[in-house]
Amino acid sequence: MPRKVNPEERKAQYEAIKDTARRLMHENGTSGLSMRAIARELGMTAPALYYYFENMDALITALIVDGFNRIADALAQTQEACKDLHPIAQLMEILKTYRQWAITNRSDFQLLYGNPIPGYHAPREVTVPAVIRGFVILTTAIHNVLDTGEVKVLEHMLKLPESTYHMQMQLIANVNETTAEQRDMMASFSVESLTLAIIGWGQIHGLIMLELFEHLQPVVGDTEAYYEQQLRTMFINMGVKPELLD
Amino acid sequence: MPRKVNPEERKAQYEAIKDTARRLMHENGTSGLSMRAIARELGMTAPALYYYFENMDALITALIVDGFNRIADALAQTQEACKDLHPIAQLMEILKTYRQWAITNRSDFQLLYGNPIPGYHAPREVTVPAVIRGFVILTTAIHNVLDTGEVKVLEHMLKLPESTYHMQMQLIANVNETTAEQRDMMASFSVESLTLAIIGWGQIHGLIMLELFEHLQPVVGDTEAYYEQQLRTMFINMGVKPELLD
DNA sequence: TCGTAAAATAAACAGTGTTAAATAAATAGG
DNA sequence: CCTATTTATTTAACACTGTTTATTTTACGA
Repeated sequence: MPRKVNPEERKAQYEAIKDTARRLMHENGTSGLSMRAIARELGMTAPALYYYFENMDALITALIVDGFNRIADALAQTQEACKDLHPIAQLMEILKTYRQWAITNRSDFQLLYGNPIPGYHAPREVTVPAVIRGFVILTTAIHNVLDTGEVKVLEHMLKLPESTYHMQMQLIANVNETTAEQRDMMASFSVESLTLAIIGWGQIHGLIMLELFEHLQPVVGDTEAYYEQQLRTMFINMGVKPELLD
Repeated sequence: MPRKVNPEERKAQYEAIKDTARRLMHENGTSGLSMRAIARELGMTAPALYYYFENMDALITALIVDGFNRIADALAQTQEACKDLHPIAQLMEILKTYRQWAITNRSDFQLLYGNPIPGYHAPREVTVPAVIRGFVILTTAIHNVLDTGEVKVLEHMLKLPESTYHMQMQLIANVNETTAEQRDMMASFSVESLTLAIIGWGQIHGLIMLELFEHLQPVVGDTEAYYEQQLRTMFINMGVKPELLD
């Protein structure tokens, strides 16, 4: 007796809502994100959206998970496209892709790493697994660099704070929230790779966030050139010989 | 014929509004910032606020300018308190203070360097001079470190991108937006000091932003220890001999 | 054709920033 | 003292927002 439900149509509408949300965010800034505006754009009424998303937070969470996955996709694509390059060049390209994605998808990146929607807080259990995907790609690239044996990591880079074991435990705890595949991948990495990945991630992030919020350009001018120069500096600081960077 | 106006009372009300705004933000997150809530808290009606601030953006801008000045105050205070320490220790303390302020005044820092209020964008002509104040203190501390002659900056740190002159011009252009005193101060700094200040600012920022938005703790555990360790690493990378850090 | 379930809607509530007009309060000059 | 004027505030309203409830449309299976 029940009406035969069409899962594809439902899925399509689901995606259409997210796409419209992304477009509105991209066009009008994160402030353009509003349930009523999305509904208007789709030619329906606002309450209809609540059939697909419990509330606005649920929609945002979905956008965030998509965002992390799209970053991971972009990184994976670069990894694939550069697999014949020297591992150092590969890593460089991946890090460039990371920034490029952030610049191209400003509002999405703000959604991921800022807090542009007041009152919203992303639930970790759903975002962390999505973050890890990209993190694994980054760490793999670093792992491959170290594997060449051409790079000698300066020991002071690896000296971790007193709470080293805390950090390691936290890391493992987080990985437990992800899939078995990712857990295995993470477990295969050396402490060196993981440590460098985290350090690099932290450094890169500052520049990207500053650029996104328009604080970097007025100070350094050409942000892209500055970013790439900082990457080279970081590589050298981590033990890459300068001649390997040209 | 005009009613004798009491500038003090007006100023007091002006400050009371900002204080209430800050308190609400601190208590309920940046989402707690609402004209009507502020008015409620002050026992008045919302439109009355518009006699003091043209609109919400103007209020936020005022909070931002205050924030940058309060950061500068905190840095200046640390500088004063540590003036008898070794310049390297002074710089270290100033950088610690910077993070400490951000952690203690989370919502304010988010207001300064994030974009928590959708649709709002700070006008540079009013924020930049306020930013420069803190930047001058930081650069002075670096200048003093280099002045000891004990630190030999590794040359690869100073290698700027192709657009070096662009960057320098941008910097000068920005300084022109500030007071004559600050302009003189900035002009007295060496390129080395300025460059290291910018690089350090960018690196520090990533960690602080990540911590503020709860992305760092799950990855490194003790964020304070991690931050301080990263500062040491940065110092060493910039040419400080490890033995000078203990 | 009819019942049922899915999907959308209309109407309403409580909240928001903001504006326009009306009002209260206080002071200065006559 | 009284009145005109400026300051400060309020009332009422507008156009939004997210969300809930109840109602209606829609489309399929039996």
